[in-house]
Amino acid sequence: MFTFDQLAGFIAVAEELHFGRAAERLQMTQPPLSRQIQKLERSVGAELLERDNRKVQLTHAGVAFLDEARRLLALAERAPVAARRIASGRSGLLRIGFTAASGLSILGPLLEEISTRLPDVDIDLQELVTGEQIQALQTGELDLGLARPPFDRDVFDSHLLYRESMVLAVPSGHRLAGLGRDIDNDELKDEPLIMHSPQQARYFYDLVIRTFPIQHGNVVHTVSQILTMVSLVAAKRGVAFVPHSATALGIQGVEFLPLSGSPGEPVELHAIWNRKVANPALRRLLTELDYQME
Amino acid sequence: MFTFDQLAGFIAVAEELHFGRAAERLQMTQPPLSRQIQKLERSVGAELLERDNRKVQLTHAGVAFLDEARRLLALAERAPVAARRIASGRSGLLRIGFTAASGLSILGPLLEEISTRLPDVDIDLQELVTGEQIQALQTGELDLGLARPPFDRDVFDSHLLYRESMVLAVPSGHRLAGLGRDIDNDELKDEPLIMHSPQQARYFYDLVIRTFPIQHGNVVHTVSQILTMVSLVAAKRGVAFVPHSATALGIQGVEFLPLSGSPGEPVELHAIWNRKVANPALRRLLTELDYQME
DNA sequence: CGTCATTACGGAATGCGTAATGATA
DNA sequence: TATCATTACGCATTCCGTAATGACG
Repeated sequence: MFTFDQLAGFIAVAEELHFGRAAERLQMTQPPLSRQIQKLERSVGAELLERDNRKVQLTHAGVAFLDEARRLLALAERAPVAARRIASGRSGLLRIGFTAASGLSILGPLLEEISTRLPDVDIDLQELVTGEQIQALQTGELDLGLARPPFDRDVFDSHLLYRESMVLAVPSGHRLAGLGRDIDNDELKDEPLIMHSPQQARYFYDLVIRTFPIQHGNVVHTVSQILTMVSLVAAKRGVAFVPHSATALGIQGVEFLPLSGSPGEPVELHAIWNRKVANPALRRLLTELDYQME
Repeated sequence: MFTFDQLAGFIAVAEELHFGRAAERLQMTQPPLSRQIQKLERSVGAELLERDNRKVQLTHAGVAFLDEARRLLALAERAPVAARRIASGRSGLLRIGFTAASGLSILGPLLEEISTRLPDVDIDLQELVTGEQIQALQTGELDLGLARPPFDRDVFDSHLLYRESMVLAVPSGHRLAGLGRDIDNDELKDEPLIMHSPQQARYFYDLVIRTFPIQHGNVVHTVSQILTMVSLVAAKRGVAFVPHSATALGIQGVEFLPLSGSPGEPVELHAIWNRKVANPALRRLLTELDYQME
C-alpha cells in the first residue's frame, strides 16, 4: 500500500510537472521525491508520469489517479476535523427524554438554548415518563432527561430546572369554580378524584398524598399522564391535582384553581444525567449551561 | 498525518473491540498495534477508543472516524484498480475521426467491434475530412482516424479497412441510366460534371483525374462532401464520380452506374494513427484488432 | 556543458517483535 | 492470579539528505 506522503508527492509533481519545483514546494530534495513516485507507481501497478528526461508528463492512468489522490488527501484532511468536533461536543447527537408535562413548560426554551449554543448538535427527543427515562439513562440510550425526583444520586447528577405550584383542575361550572379564592383542603373531601398512578407517576402520587388528605374512596380513576387527567376532568369525571403548567394544555371545559393547602411551588422538574457522561455533546452542554458537574 | 496501516489497525480494533484478536487478524503482535492506535489518536487529535483495561469501546468521535477510515481505505484500494484499467487500455477514452463517406460503410461495424472488445472504453466521434484528421492526430486531439491516403508514413501507421469501387451518380431518367451495362469513359465527355475539391477532397480529386479523362470545361460545381455531390446530382445539375458506399445515402432521384473505365476497387479507406501512440486504449485496440504495429 | 531525473551511500528515524510492567476483576 | 493493554528495549527496515551518475539538448 502507498502512503499519504507519496500521494502528496505525486500531486505536487503532477501540478508542477517538474520534480525540482515540486520538491521545493514540499520542502524536501529531489531524490526522495523521485523515489516516492517510483514506489507509488510500483504499488499502484501503473506508470503515472512519463519523464523523458527533459519534461514530465502525466500518463492517462496518471490523470485518473491524480483525481483519486486528490480526493483521498482531501478526505484524510477532513476526517480528523469531524472527529475532533464530535469529541469536543460541538457536533454530534444528544438524545433527550422529557415527560409530557415538561413538554409544556421548559422543553421549548431549553431546545432553543441548545440550538443557539450548539448549532451543529442534532437532538433526538423522546417523550417518556420519569421511570422510563431513568432506565434509558442507565443503559445509555438517553443522554439527558427532564424528569421528576426521586432518582439515585450516586448514579445521576441533576440540575433543578423549574418549580411550579400545584393547582386543582375542575370542570367548567363546577361549584368550586369562580369563587375567586384559594380552595381549602376540607372543601375537597367529598369530590370524586382523578388520581395519579402510584407506579408510573410516583412523584405526583407521593406529592399529592403528602400534601392533601385524600379519601381513597373518592378516587374514580388512576392515570399516569397529565393530559389524560385533564381530559377526564373536562369530561366531568371528577377533579384532579395537576401542575400549573397543565393550564397551557388549552383544553376546553376545564378551570384551574389555586390551592391553599399547597403553598409555594412544590412541583420540581430536573434535568438529570448519568454521572459517567459518555457523550461529549452532553459534557459540552452541561458546561455551557453551567449545570455544574463535579 | 496518519498512515493507512494505522487506519487498518483502528478498523480492526473497532470491529473486534479487542487488541489481541485485532492484532491476530492483522498478523501482528499487540504492542505495535497498540502504538499504532496511539499515534493515530494523536494525529487525529481525539480519543477514538476508550480502553478501561478490561474492555475496549469506541468513543463517539471513534464511531464517526471509523466511518471515515473505512471510506478512506476503500477509496485507496479502488484507486489503483481504475489507474491500472486505464493503463492497460481496458477503459478510457478513444477519440475517433471519420470522413462523411466512411460513416456510411465501415464506421458502424467498427464501433460495434470496439464496444464488444473494449466495453469500458468511451468513444468520442468527430466527422472530419482527411486533412483535418491528420492535423488532429498530430496534435494529439484525435487517437484514430478513418481517412483516405496519402499521409506521412513516418508519422502515421495505418491499416487498410475497406476498398470499394467508383460509380457514376446520375439523375433518374438520365440518358445513361437503365442501359444495364458499364459506362465507358467516352460516353461522359460532354456531361456536366460535379467535381471534388482539389484541396479538401484531394484523394478523390486525384483518383478521378488519374482514372478518367476529365474535360475541365464540363465542371459545373466543385464540392468537398459526397453528400453535397449526390444532392446536386439529384437536382439534375450534372453527374458525379462517387464511391460505391454513396449508394447507401438513400437520396431519391439518383441512380448509380458502374464504370468500365474504373476497374476493381480503387477507393481505399484506412485506419490511421500517430506512430507514437500515447493512449493505452488505442494501443489495446490495435492489438485486439490485429492492426499490427511494429 | 547545463539541466534535470535517477542511482549510490551513510546516518537518523520509524516500526516491528520479545520481554517486562501495570492495571483490573 | 489471569487477562489484557501498555511501556521498555534491541534490531531490522525505511527514508531522508548529500554526493555521484546518467541522459538529453
